[in-house]
Amino acid sequence: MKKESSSPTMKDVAREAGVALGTVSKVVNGLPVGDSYKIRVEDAIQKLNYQVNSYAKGLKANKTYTVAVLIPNTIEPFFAALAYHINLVLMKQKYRMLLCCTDSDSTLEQEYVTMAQQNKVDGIIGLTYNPKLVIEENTPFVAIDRSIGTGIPCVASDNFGGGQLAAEKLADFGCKNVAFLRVGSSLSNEPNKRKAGFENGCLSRGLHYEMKILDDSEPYEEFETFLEEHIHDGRLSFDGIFCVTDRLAFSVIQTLRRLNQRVPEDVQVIGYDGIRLFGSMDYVCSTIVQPLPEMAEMCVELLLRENMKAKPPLVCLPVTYAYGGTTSEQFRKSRHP
Amino acid sequence: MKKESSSPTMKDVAREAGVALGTVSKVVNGLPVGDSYKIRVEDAIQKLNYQVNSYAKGLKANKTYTVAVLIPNTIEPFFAALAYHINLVLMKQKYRMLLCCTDSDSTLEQEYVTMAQQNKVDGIIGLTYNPKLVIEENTPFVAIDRSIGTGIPCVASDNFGGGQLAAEKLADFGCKNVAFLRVGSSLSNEPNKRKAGFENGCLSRGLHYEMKILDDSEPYEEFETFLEEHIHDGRLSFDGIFCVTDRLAFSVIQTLRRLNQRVPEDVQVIGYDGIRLFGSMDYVCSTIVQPLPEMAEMCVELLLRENMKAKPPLVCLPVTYAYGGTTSEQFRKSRHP
DNA sequence: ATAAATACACGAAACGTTTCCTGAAAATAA
DNA sequence: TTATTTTCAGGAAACGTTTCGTGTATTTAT
Repeated sequence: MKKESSSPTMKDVAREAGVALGTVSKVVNGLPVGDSYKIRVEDAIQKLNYQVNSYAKGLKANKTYTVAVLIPNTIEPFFAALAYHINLVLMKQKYRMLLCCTDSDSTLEQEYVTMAQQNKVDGIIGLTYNPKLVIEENTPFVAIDRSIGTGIPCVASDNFGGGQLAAEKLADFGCKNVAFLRVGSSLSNEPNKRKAGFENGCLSRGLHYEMKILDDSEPYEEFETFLEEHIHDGRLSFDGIFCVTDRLAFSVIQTLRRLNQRVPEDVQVIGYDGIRLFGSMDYVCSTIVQPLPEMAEMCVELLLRENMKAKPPLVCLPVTYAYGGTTSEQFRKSRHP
Repeated sequence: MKKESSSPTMKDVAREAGVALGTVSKVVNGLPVGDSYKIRVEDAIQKLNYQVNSYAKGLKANKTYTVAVLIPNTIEPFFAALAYHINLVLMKQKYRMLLCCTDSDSTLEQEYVTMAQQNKVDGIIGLTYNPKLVIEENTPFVAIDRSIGTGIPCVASDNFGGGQLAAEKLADFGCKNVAFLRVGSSLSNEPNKRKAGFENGCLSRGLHYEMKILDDSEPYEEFETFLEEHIHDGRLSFDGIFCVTDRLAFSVIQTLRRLNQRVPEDVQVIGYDGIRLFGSMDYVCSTIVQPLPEMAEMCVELLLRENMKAKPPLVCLPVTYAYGGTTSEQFRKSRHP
């Protein structure tokens, strides 16, 4: 009886079982040990309710089975879903998730990266827009959804293909005159690809299109003004709209209804991401679905891959279209019965 | 040059600066040290890009500045918002968040608690429905939203008061005939309080009310059946509905619209939680708002409070009503101009 | 029955910190 | 100038593991 309150250590277990320290370590780690010893140690562990101290373990092993995940927040459904799927994959591999919400603040992001390194996490998965993030080279880093260049691998959905798919769907559903709506810095690569893919799709299907791109500082209300300007005699000149995210689509749909435009009868709307409110219910809108489970799987796989050099700079995973009530699919139905 | 790849240690810094190990430690921890030494050490830290190894630190200090947060998932907005606010508070106090998604699986919950103890987190904040969770007494634990009894402090919103407030609001807005809808185990204390408060409010305001409570295993569709049974000649016999969560309210509102009932003209709906989709936009429905920032603050405060014995068993924080488009407030407006 | 080979528990050293005791140098008092 | 006190850097010990060289006990071969 030396220290009443603190937890028992291997030394205590060894004393209780009447064996050497190293023997306890072997039993705990499943290494071969004589049966009689093993039983005695296991009994002692039971009796003392021993639990390994993972700090001591981490100190020796320099490996922690912890991965830091950097996302802006958990409030926006897309980020929340991302965290959820990454957590599932990590859990399956017996890893833990240190969740870091950055609010897209680059100072905070840098702080978290430093912290993660101090905490000796085994790697970092980050969704960040900050291209001048300094990352120690001994900490593996995988970017998700947004590439941050400089030799850091990135896992994203096929943004170009997704944009193209949106255009094709709108064409399939009978649209002639469409718009692309977007918020956020034009420096972000991935949204640019959505735009490029959409343009490409519009051109190849002969759709007339317009673009409206807002800076982060401008309020969503600007879209209302934009749309209002395109209403003549109560009719909107667009019959299809592709929004860069479901979040934006959600807001635009409300705006359209406020402007007495029916969705999808007067104007069809497609978003991007594949958000389902409350997790298990319908899609917010018709949308291009990002393959989150596969993206999470790929991130973790890349992150923990032994051969550091064999990491591709960009992995694009295929997207799919999903109906969410804001498109009219009669055209498709008649074409593909 | 001994180990090329691994990070520099305090010993390396001490050698570089030509001082003792303990001196480096003091500089790193801001303890008083002679100026000339301090400068030399700081230069060496810069030069070697030294970072403390928090595993060694944790091993000595038995303190980690990490808190485990157990929630079912990050997909449902309420849990996501909770995690977000807890993270904010922890961050402010220089703590990190180890996020554990349990899917409400009691085996997983127990695993995470054990893991958290091994990881020597400084405490656990848990949203769990599992009353037979085994928690080591040297790990502080605070329950949030749901009490799990057995001497573990719990931070929740004023569920009874919230239920009552919902009844009062419905009465204020002219309802005569209301319903309470709920899913989930009737063993959960907090939802029971919402129900009790609502009943109490109905009685004191002379509202006629009915209850429909579903087990977790029964699908939401049962509510549709229930509501359909209360429609005669196209008119629903309820003019007000209180749903135990916004999530349920969201679903019920869709059902009502499907049944050709207008919300709020024919029937008003109030939810509970205060969910805002996409973080910063409107409420999903008129709702009783849980004070998440205050709840998070209180959780962390209790968790880290020195005097373990001075923890109250239950902290109820006040709720507020918020308009979210599914109530008609004319009555109130005329009464309180 | 003896010698050689094998198996395996033992226990010390090391991981990178913090802390505390020691002792030398500086400052004060006589 | 010498004696006493104060200050503060130095360095060893400890935290709880893992790992590896050592030595004893058992097995196999002769």
